Amino acid sequence: MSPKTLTGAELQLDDGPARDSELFLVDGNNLAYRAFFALPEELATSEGFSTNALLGFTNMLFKLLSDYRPRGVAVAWDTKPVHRKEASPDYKIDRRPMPDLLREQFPHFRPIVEAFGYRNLEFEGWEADDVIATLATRADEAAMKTTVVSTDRDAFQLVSENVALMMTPRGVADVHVYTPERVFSRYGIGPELIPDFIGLKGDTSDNIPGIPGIGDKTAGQLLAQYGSLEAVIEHAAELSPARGKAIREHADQARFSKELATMRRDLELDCDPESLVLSPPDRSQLKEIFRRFEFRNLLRRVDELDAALPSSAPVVEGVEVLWREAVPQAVSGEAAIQVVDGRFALAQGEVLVGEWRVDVVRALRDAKLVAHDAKLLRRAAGRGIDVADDTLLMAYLVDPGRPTYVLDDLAEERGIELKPVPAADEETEALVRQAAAALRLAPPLRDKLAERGQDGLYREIELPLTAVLAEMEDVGIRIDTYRMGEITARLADRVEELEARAHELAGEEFMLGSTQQVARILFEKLGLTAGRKGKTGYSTDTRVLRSIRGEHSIVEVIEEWRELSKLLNTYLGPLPELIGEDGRLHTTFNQAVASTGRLSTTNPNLQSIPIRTELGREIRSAFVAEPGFRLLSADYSQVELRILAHVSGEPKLRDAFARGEDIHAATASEVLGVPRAELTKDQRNVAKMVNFGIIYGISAFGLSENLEIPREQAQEYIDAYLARFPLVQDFIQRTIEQAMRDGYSTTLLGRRRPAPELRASNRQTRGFGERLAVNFVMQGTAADIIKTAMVSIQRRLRAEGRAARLVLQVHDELLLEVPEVELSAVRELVRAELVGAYPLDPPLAVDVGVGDDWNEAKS
DNA sequence: TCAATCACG
DNA sequence: ACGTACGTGATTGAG
Repeated sequence: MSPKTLTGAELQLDDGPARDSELFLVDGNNLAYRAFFALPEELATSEGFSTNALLGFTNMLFKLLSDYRPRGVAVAWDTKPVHRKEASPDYKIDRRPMPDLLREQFPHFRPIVEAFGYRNLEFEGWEADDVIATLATRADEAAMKTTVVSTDRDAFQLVSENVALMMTPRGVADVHVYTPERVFSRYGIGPELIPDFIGLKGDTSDNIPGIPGIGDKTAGQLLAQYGSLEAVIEHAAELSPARGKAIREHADQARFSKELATMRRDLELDCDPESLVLSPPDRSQLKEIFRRFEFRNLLRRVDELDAALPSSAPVVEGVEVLWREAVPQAVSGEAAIQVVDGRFALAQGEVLVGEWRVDVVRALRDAKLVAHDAKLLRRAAGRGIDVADDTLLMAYLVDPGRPTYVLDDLAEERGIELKPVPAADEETEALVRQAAAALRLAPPLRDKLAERGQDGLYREIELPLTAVLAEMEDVGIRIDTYRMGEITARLADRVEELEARAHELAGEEFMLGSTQQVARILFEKLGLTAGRKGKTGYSTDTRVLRSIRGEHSIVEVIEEWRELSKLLNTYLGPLPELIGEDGRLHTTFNQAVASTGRLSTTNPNLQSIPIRTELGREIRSAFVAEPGFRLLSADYSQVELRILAHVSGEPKLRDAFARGEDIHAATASEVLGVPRAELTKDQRNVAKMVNFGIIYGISAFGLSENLEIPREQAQEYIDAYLARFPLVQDFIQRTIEQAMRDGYSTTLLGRRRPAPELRASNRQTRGFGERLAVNFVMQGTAADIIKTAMVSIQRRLRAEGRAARLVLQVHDELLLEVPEVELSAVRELVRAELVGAYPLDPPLAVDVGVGDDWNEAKS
């Protein structure tokens, strides 16, 4: 690597991406050389044996275990000794022979690797970097978080969403970790263009010639502009005469260099990255080695390694012996895994029952795994894990109205009796019992879904969605904390002002946050007009306040205080606290909460980020894209009304959509009998509210409340609507009748929601049931559709090798973070998958926007 | 723990 | 003569 000046951006590089790496792949020869040249040759034992390379190398191996706690570390070695390279036709021929002082140390590297419990890898005829490239590619495909340790610039091409590159720019002391974004910000191109980059620029340390006069900057620029080496050569004529000439003259050279720089990723190695699990370090062996080479510091620190190991072996008596090799082979049928707080229990039949280490769980490849919350298992044990069934999702699809899906409850309800598990402690007992419960719950739930024809919904949508959501949670969304801080400071001051002003106007101090105290001040002390009342007294909500705004100046103060303190307490205050070390916010998607099939998010709830007010949009603009990326927001236009048009078959509604009309205006014109050109804003708003009402399950009272009009008038609007859209009326009636008959209502994709309220004797309850049944068809179908799209979008992004990623779902909107170079392709991909998720008539429609922040992407 | 309020779709 | 718009989650004060 050329020693280059560090830019500000690079100084901020940290090892974040390596933190959660499951696997480290180390280029042994590269690290040995690196250590040898970085440390002084004077480092030697008292007998004069040089140990500089060994020490640097060992320090790095030590660091990997103690700092990163990986599941596996493998060190790959060249099989042909590097100093015999002269015989090879390889271009990298005139590499200098290995210095004697390094050669002396060479036989000792492999034993050190073994003492750490790491794996040495040698494959006859292959160089270390090609072995690493192949394994990194396999690990990537298995969604295994991997870090490649090498200083070879070629290795940049391996970087992907799952694979990071760790470099040691100065010696071996400090490390830089590269992600695709960081490769991008350094070179202006993505990892996939690195071979083209080296073809253009050459690599002096590997003796690969490039095109004269082209350095880092130019090479990156040219590739960003034209997209590939070939394209640069093709467009050579458009460049400056001198540069164009240089490129033309050295084109073949550059092509050859690119080929040299392209790592082989498809070697037929008999080695599965999953199998590179580390053994516990052999402490006595390590101590012996450290003593022999007089590594006093390391000797003192050997005990630290204990703390770095994954949790201990299984605790259930009698099965410990199975823990590493035996279990993965033994478990070949169906097995269930329960995970709680990072602890794993496994149950199979009645034989293998116990608590297991995460690495054992990950190695279970031959089993058909059942989980109760596959997303959680995927996040805890690695997203690549193959989950065959999820009892949580199955139970949710069977009965989406339950408040919780606790395994013990589900088992008990189905009369599944579990034998007591002999275990060391109560927690383990519970864990194991739950795993056993999941195992026994799976078959009847599967049968139930099959019987109801919900197999497709489950296997094609909900189950694959767990992997998509797991990744979205891991990825998170970037927050501009500076922008957030600015807004916070501004609002905090203003809130204090308002508080003081309110107290002054009230003539006493009171808690603005207490609705009861506010009611007392407004309606008792100041005698303002009281409105509706609830269980605890008169309401002081937004609408009440708005209606008495003119009566006293304190009202507006309270209104503003409400808005600001809400934003402050719900968003500006808490969100920065929840930002992870990666500078990003990681929400949790709940897939089994909403009875309509929608997702929900918690901790934080990123589905309720403000947008409706100016101040709210400012907060939204603090949700930003990583440098080199942009945010892409794609949202369905009027999905629920389109679904209504589809399921009702109402021609007027269908036609309005087909013609691409403003649906609320079209409704207003139809219902109120006003020509389109003469519609007022108010009239359109009435229609908009009526449309909402139809989706929600209309009632005259609800509409009158919302529009603040007399109930009679609301009833007239509803009657007029249903008269003008008779097929909608039919649909509503049909849906209710069917739900009364069947006891549930159904979406287009077969999701069901029970409607027991319809059989209640209480009229109010029945009315509620009717609205639920009708609303479910639209809200639930919309949920089915966007989930379908999420799964297919994720699949295509992966298949096309894109770095673009889904970051959020907000019911009818998807938010993606997309590298600039992928923007136009991904934009079309996302649009196509959203529109094509279901063949509606009228068809689905999607709006797409792009920006540096979320607010911009939506406008 | 509940009710009220309000952020989102 | 009732008393209702559909679905979420977070915060706050009251009891």
